[in-house]
Amino acid sequence: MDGDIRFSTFKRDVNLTMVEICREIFRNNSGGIKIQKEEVAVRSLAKILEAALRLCNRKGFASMSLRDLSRESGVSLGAMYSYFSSKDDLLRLMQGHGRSVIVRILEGVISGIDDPWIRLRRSIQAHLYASEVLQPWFYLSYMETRNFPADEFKKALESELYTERMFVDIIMDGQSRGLFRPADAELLGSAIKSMLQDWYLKRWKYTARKVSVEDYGNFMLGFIESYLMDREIS
Amino acid sequence: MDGDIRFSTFKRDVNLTMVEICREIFRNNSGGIKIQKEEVAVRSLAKILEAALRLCNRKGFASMSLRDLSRESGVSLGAMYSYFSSKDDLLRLMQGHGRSVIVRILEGVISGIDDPWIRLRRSIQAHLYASEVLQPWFYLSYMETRNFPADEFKKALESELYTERMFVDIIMDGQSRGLFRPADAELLGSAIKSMLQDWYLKRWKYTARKVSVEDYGNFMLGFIESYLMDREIS
DNA sequence: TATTTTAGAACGATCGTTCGTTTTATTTGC
DNA sequence: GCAAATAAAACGAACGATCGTTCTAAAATA
Repeated sequence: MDGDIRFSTFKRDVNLTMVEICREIFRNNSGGIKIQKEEVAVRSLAKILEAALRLCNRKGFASMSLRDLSRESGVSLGAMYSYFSSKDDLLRLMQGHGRSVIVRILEGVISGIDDPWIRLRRSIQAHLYASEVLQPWFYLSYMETRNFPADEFKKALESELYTERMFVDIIMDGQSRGLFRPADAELLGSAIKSMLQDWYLKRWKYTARKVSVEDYGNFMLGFIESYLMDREIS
Repeated sequence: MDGDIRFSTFKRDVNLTMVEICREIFRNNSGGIKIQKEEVAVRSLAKILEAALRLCNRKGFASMSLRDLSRESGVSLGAMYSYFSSKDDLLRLMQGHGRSVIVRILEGVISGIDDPWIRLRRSIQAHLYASEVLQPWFYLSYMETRNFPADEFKKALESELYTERMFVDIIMDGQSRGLFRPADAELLGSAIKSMLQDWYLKRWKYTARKVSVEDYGNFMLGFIESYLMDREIS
C-alpha cells in the first residue's frame, strides 16, 4: 500500500550492526568505560554484550553469573569490570541504548506525513521492524524491567507509555477527522502494543510457523484497519 | 449479549480461594509434602505460596531467596523444606496447579454450545476472568517459563499452544460454516492470546486507568468480532 | 620502556540445603 | 483425667558452593 515500509529497505537504512551499536554506546559512556582506545573497547564490548544478550535471553539476567558471562564472551572477569562498574551497571548499559534507537526511528518515520492511515501503517511497521532487528534488546527490556534500578525502571514504564501514546494520538487524530470509527483509542493503542510485543516475545512460535515479519505486520494492519473502518456497530 | 458470562457470577462459581487451591495442591502432592495432617499443611502452604507469589511478582523467582520467603511467609527455613524438596520443586508446586484449572474452566464453559460466535465470546471471557482471579499465578507462569526445569518448560509451551489452538479451532469452524470472514486463523488466535496476556501482565496500567475486566473483555470482543464480520476487504 | 589492558586468585557476603535440637501435638498407661 | 511417652512439626545455626567485586601481577601494546 502507499507509503508502506519494506523490511529489507528498513534494515538497510537503519544499519544497526552490533559493532555500530557498541561504538555508539562507547561514545556515550566514555565516563563509565575505563578503556581508552576505541577499537579495543568496541571489540570487547561487542563480545560482552552479544554474550550477555544471549545468556539473558536464555535464563534471565538474575540467573546469569558474571563467570558465565566471562566464559561465554571470552573476556576475563577482571577485564569486564573495565567496561562496567557493577552487574546493575551492565544492565543499564544493555538497556539504555535500545530506547533511544526506537524513539529516533519511530519519530523519523512519520514526520512530515499527514494522513492518519499512512501514519498508523508506518509507525506500526517501523516498530515491528525495529523489534525484529533488535529482538534480543527488546526481549531483555521487557522481561527484566522488574530488576532495573529504580530510575531505569521508571524510564522503562514511561517508554512503554510513550510509544503507546504515539499510536493513541494517531488514532484520535483519525477519529476527530471522521476517518476512523469512534472507539476506545486507549484500549486500541494497548492492543496494538501487545501484538507488537508478542512478535519479539514469542519468536520461537512464529519462526516455527514460518511467519515472516512482513506477514505479521500485514495481518496486524488488516486486523486494525478493519476495525477502524467498520461503521456497522455502534 | 446472549450467552455472555458476567465476571461476578464467574467468580462465585469457580470459587478459587487460596485455601481451596492449597488443599487441592496438598492432595495431589501427598508424595512430595512431608506433612501429614491436612489442616496443618494447608495452613502453612497457603502462607508459603501467598508469600512466594508476592515476592516472585515483585522481583522474580531467581532473585527471591528462601530467606526472603521465610521472612515474608513466617515459616522457618527448615519447615519450608517439609513442603518442597528444593527451590525448583517450589516452582513446580506453584506452577503446576494453574494449568489444570484453566483447562478445566475453558472446556467446561463452551461444552454443549454450538454457535461459533457464542463459543468465541465465552472462551475469551472465561480465559480473561480466570486470569483475573488467578493473576499472580498467570503472571508467574508467563515470566518464569524460562527457569522451569526441562519437563515443566515443555508443558508450559504446550499449554500456550493448547489454549491458542482452542481459539483457532473455533475460528476455523466459524469460517467453514461461512459465518466468519476468511482470514489467517492462526495469526488471529495468536493475537487473541497476546491481548489476553496483556491483561494480566500489565495490570498496573489497566488498574491506573480504571479499566475493569469486563470493559477489557468487551473491547476485545468488539475488536475481534468487527474483524470476523467484515466482508469489505479480501 | 612506559602505559594500557587483561588475567585470575582471593575476599566477604549470601545462596540453597542439611541436620541436630526444641517445641508442639497426639497417644498411651493407669 | 492426667502424666508420661511418643510422634509430628518447626526451628535456625552451620556447611559448602557460588555470588559480585576487588586487587595485584603479568601480558600486550605503543
